Amino acid sequence: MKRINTTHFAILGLLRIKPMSAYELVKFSKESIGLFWNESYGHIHKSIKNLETEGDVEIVEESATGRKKIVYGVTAQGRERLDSWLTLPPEESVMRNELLMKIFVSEEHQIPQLVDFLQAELASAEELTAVLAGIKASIPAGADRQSRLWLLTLDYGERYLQMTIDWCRHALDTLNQSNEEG
Amino acid sequence: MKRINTTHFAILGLLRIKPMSAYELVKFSKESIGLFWNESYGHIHKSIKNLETEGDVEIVEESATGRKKIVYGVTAQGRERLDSWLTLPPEESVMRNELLMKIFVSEEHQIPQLVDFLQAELASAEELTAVLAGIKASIPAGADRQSRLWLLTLDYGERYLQMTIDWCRHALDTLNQSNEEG
DNA sequence: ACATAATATATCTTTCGGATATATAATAAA
DNA sequence: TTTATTATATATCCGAAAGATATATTATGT
Repeated sequence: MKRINTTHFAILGLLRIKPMSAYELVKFSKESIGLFWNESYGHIHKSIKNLETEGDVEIVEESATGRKKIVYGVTAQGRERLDSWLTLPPEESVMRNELLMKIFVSEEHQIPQLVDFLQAELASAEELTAVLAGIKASIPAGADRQSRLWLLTLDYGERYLQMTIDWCRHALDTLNQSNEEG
Repeated sequence: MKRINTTHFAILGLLRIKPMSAYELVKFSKESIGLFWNESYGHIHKSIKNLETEGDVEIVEESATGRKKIVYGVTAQGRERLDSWLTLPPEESVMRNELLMKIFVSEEHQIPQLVDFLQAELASAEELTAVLAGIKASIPAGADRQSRLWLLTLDYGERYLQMTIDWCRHALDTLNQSNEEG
C-alpha cells in the first residue's frame, strides 16, 4: 500500500481557510493545530512545491517589488483531493513524549532530575493554558458551524493541558513522598 | 547543533531493563511505552546495528541452532551514555493526531463522517482502557521504587485515555446538536 | 494435513524534522 | 544617528523516523 504524505493534506486544509505564503502557513499551523499536529518548515516547504507541481495549489499573489512574498491558494483539483482524503478514517495518533519515556527508563537515583523536569512541564502547561484561554475569549459567542468545529479542537487542547497539569502534580506528590520515605 | 537520535536512547533504556532481540524489543516498546512513545521497526533495526558498531550494545546470546535469534544487551559504555542523556531536559512532546487535524480543516457538510470517526475513536479508547486496567492489576501492591516510576507512566496512560473518552463524548453531543438544529 | 498466526531478521523508499544559509524590513537600544 | 536585534521571508541539505515488503521458521488451530 502506498504511503500517504499527510503534510500535503494538512497544507491543503489550511490554505483552504485562507491563502498564505509558506512562512505564514507554518506560523498559522503552529498557532491553530500545533498542539496536536506537528509540522516542520523543511517538510512544508518541500511539500508546497510538490503540490504546486501536481496542480493542487497555485500562486495567487506575488509581490515583485520590495520584499519577495509568494502567496499560495488551493485549486479546484486540490479541493477535490482534500475532500476525498477527508472521507478516509484517520490514522491512529502518534506521540513522542520524551519526558514520559525518560521516566520509564530512569532508575531510582535519577528521581531528583525527574522532579525538575516535571516542574518545568507543569509550568509550561500552565502557561499554555492561559494562552488558550485568550484565544477562546476572542471567538464570538454566537458561533457558526465552522467555528463550532474549531471550538472542539480548542476544547481538546484545554482538556489535554488540564490532564497534563493534574498528572504532573500527582507525579510530583508521588516522587516527593518516596523521597521522604528514603 | 547536532541532532540527537532519540531512538538510540530509547533502545538503551529498554535493553537495560532486560536484554532482548530486535523483535522482542519492538514488542516490548509497544506494550510498555507505546501509548506515548512511537517507534518503528525499520528505525529500531537500523539503530540497534549502529549502537552495536559504536559499542553501546553487544550481543549477549545467539542461538546458532534452530531458529536464529540475536539477543542484545547494554554495555558499560552504553549505560554511561544513557545516564548522561537522561540528565538533559526532555524535548517538547510532539503529537500527530489526524482526527483532530481533520476536524479543524473540515467543513459543515463533512460533519456526518466526523461523527463516525469520533465513535470509532471513543470505542478504541474504551477498549485500551480495559487493557491498561489489566496491566495495572498485574503489578504488585507493595511497589518498589522502580515500579513506582512505571506506575506513573501507566497513570498517565489512564488519564490520557479518560480525557480522550470525555472529549469524544462532548464532541459527539455538540455535533449531534448542531445536526438537529440544521 | 493444511492453513494461519506468531516469531524473527533484513532492506528499501519515502516521509518528516530541524539545522543552517541568506536577505530584507521593522523595531529597540546604544 | 547608528547599531543591534527581532520578525518576515525563501531555499536547501541531511539525518531521523515511518512503514511497506521480503523471507524463513516455529507454533497453533481446524
